[in-house]
Amino acid sequence: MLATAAEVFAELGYNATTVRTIADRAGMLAGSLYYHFDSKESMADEILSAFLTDLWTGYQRIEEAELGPRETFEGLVTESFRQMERHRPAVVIYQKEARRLASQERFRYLSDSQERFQQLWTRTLERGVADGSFRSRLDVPVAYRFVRDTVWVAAVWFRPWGRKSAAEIAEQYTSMVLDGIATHPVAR
Amino acid sequence: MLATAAEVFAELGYNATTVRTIADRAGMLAGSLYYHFDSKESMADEILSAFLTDLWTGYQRIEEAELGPRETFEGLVTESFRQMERHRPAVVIYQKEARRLASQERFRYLSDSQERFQQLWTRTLERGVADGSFRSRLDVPVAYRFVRDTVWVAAVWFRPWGRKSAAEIAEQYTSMVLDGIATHPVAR
Amino acid sequence: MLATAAEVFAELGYNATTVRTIADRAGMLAGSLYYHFDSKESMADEILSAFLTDLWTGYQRIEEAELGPRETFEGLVTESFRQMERHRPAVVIYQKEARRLASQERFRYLSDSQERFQQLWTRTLERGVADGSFRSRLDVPVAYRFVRDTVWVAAVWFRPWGRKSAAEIAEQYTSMVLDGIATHPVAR
Amino acid sequence: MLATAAEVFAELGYNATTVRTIADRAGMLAGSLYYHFDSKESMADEILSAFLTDLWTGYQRIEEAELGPRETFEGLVTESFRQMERHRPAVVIYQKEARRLASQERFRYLSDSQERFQQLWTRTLERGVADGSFRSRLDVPVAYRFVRDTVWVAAVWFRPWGRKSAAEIAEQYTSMVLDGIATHPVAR
DNA sequence: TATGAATGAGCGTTCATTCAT
DNA sequence: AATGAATGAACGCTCATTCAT
Repeated sequence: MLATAAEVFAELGYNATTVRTIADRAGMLAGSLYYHFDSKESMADEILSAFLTDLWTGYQRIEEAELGPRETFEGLVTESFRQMERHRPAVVIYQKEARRLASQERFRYLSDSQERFQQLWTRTLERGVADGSFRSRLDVPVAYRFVRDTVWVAAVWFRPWGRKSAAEIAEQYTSMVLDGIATHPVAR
Repeated sequence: MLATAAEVFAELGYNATTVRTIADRAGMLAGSLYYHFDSKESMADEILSAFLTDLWTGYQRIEEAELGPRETFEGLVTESFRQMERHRPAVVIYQKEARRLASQERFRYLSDSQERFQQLWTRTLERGVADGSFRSRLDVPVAYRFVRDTVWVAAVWFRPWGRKSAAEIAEQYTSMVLDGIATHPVAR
Repeated sequence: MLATAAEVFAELGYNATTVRTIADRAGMLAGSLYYHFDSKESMADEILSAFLTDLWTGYQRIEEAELGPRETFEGLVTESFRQMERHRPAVVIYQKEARRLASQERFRYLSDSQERFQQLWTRTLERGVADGSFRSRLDVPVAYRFVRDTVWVAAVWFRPWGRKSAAEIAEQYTSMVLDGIATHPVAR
Repeated sequence: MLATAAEVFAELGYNATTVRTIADRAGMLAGSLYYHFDSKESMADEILSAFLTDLWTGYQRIEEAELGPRETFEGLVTESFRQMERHRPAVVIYQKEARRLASQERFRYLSDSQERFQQLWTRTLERGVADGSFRSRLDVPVAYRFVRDTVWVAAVWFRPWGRKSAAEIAEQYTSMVLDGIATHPVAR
């Protein structure tokens, strides 16, 4: 039922989704949802926190592996797509609604996650610049945003049941971001 | 006043924005807005169509210049960031709401634009693959989505009044997407 | 301009008529009407009181002529249709809105007129019953309503500029009401 | 609850009636009405279509009886007053609002009914003229309007719970319209 | 005289939520 | 567990009215 709610939120947007719509799809009446959930907000809460918990569990494994910057980079992107496969609707909701929701105390963990995310990526990029894996003239704050958006925005069109698996997409993304789409790029 | 509405839409989302909020910010009462606009929807309409008109005017100049694929690519990205500078809130609205709005007849031009956009980019990428500017093994549909999202999603955090100009950001983006962020990339 | 207002009120109904519509038809903006009138209500007021003044002037001439009941009857019906010719929109408004408006102090004269009207007709009918002009078993209160409605409701479809003049219609109505539409009626 | 709405519509007019007034009278809040009805308009719809359905069921019985013109006339008037007894508020609404509502597709059946009504009465009057039951010089279109309005407008003052039953009023109306209110009428 | 811009009350409607059953 | 009926706050919008120009 939470899965149903997540799909509807992802499809229509949180605000545009009525509890009636969720209830319809779950085969019950709007009032009946309240036996299972405190509120519409708490549905979003459960959906998002389940996703972020899984995501950080995955990320932690990578951090603990203490790989080089490029391998960490690849690991993080791959893990992100893997989670997108499991939690696609949650990712879409996160993408669209996190900013708005984060202003509420109850969704504080969204901002916290955002911050951890930024630190993790920034550290990885900086390590890469330091050890020569990444370009020396890389503007890390801009590159961070670039990578972050680039990965997550894919959730909007990515369909795990489509022709390409998460791993394939991840591989393509990694290659594009790391090596670019042009030929003969000059090392800088 | 349209600018005010655009900012609020971008900040809170179209659905979450009430006409009272817009009116507050514009220093008037909700009813007064209706002297200037037919409806909330028509505000979004004017905002989005003004943006898309300007955008396509810019793109057309680039198309007509008949540049090589790489230069066209750079031109399109640069033009996109330039328009983002003028129409930042409109871009955010487009980003978040286009899918939902496009289902209405009045916003048909959103889908039309989307399609033109896809053709323009796809053609450019294919030309680049054909003439060797871009990697031969490039998955064009995936790369198209990658570039499209990557550029526009920047509107969410991009602030023209920030430290970096649109041209600077565009240059960094182009370089990241074309040449990658890693060093010594292998040509494929 | 009052004529314009009257036409619109008659056509659309008082409530459904906006001052904007009246202003449009008068070739000005809504606000400009207020240079000429205190309020929408006062327009209705002027329209209705002008009509009733004329009507009672006409009726008074008939009363003063001291005719027999049948001739009085004919005179009142004819005068009513004559006024309908001059004040058609006002009659329609009266017909549709009098009941609602009459509850307001400012429209007290509507109820007053209604009452005078009832007395005038009732007296005429009773005189006719007394002197044998009208049927002895006539239920005067019911007949009063019958005649009253019968005459005024015609304003809704009556068009002075149509094929039939007010005098012709009045003649037909009088004959129908007095003598009936059937043949060989039995005197009672 | 539909009955409550009908009474308020009849009393105040459709436009002047607010859903809050209806809700007040029904002992609930405005929003609660929408659990039972789609819209204010659909309330009017249900009220009017229920009335017209009953009315035409009654009329059909009379048509199928294949009576003479005078008996058909009496039957139709009597049936009309009978329906007025059951659907008085609906009749008032019909009387006042049909013209305005009929312009909407959803109320198309109002115009349809109007037309059937006209045909039915016109046919009856013409049959009466043809077989000598009604006056040979009768202006059928005018007489039709006369009868139509005369009957239905009674709904405004008619109270079934008053001193007179629908059947009594119908009998008086029939006699007035067929035979007139004057004595010694000349057959024409 | 007329305009343009605004006001503010109120309208029909929606929707998350409650609660007795 | 679920329903059916209701609540009440808020929403987009309308409109009679005001008023400086």
